[in-house]
Amino acid sequence: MALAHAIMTALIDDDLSGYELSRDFEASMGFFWHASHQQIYQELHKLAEKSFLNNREVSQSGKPNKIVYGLTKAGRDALAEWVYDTTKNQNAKDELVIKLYNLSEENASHLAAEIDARRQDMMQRLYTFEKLRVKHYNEPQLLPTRSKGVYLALIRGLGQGQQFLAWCDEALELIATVSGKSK
Amino acid sequence: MALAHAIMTALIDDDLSGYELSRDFEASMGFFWHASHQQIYQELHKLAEKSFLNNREVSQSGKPNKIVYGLTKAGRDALAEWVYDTTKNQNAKDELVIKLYNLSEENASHLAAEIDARRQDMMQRLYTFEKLRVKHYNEPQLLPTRSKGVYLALIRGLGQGQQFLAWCDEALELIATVSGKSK
DNA sequence: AAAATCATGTAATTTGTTACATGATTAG
DNA sequence: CTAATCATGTAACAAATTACATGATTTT
Repeated sequence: MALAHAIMTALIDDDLSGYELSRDFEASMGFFWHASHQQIYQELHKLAEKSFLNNREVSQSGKPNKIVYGLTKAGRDALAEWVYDTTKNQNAKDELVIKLYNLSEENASHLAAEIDARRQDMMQRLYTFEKLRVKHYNEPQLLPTRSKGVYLALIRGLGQGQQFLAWCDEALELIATVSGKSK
Repeated sequence: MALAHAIMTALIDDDLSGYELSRDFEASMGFFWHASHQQIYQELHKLAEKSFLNNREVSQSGKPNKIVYGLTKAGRDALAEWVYDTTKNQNAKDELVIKLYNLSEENASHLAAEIDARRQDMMQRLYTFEKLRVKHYNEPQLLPTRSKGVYLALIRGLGQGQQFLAWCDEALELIATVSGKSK
């Protein structure tokens, strides 16, 4: 049931269409939640049926019309209640690390390449997040309450990301010591 | 398909029963993968059917018999190949952070309590992992190749965990500045 | 003309969770 | 005698992924 609440959370400040959601979702909450557009569209329908969301069609010039969703009072209430539910998932699933348990002379260079690729993705993402932090969240104590929460999410992502970069460097260094038989 | 490979990875060195797997899994690879016993039993059956695993019943005195699974040659080969597949999921799903986006005067103390609880779980886990690192992985350069990979997984977990603890401290501090109306 | 982006969806399949079920043994 | 641990499973349901589908517009 958590995707529903993640979506509603994304709609607290702005009304968004499914397309916009699936685009922005990844950019803003991507560190903590991922969902495909198919999932998002289906969840939006369900939430609208429960009348946690309302929707209206917006015509756009030059682009197809979009269906924009917004939180209803009932949706806001449900979201506020949900915060008190017991939290379950700190759902860790990282294939790459499992692959590392299988490190060998043969696959070392492949794994190094995979780590390097992910390292670069992370650099990209961190750059965006860091800009955001500097611009809007430089004095966390002075922020309004809810923004403090958003700030904490932001630095959670940044911290995780920086830690990941440091780990990548160490990993690449150690893997380099594995006598790589070129395959 | 990744659970299958996580299970096979856990069986590289030791033959284990489903029960042992679901117990040890959490302890060793829990940072990177979680699976319930129901899932594990089902996956074991599937893997045995594909003959990636073999199994034998072991009688135990005083305890019910257990069915112990081991990797076959075919299983080892499939695992080795899988390492070259493109990696997808760095499946991040963290409800607690999503909840933080909903921080308010009212729920601040609840969220602080949740963070504190998770902080303590992590301390516990880190303690175990740190002992392991000191005992067996103090000189990573000298390890045999595969152990280097295991070491990298280990320090990935440790690094993540330590970063999490630091974040918890910062989060608790900031949330404390939210004027908590007692609810 | 082809490729990319905008925009929304359905269907089939695979994964994962929750609930239920059984039965023995050991520790308090 | 009660709870906990050992040990293995089935069934129903929810969530997520993959594949397929459509059609307009904008950029190369």
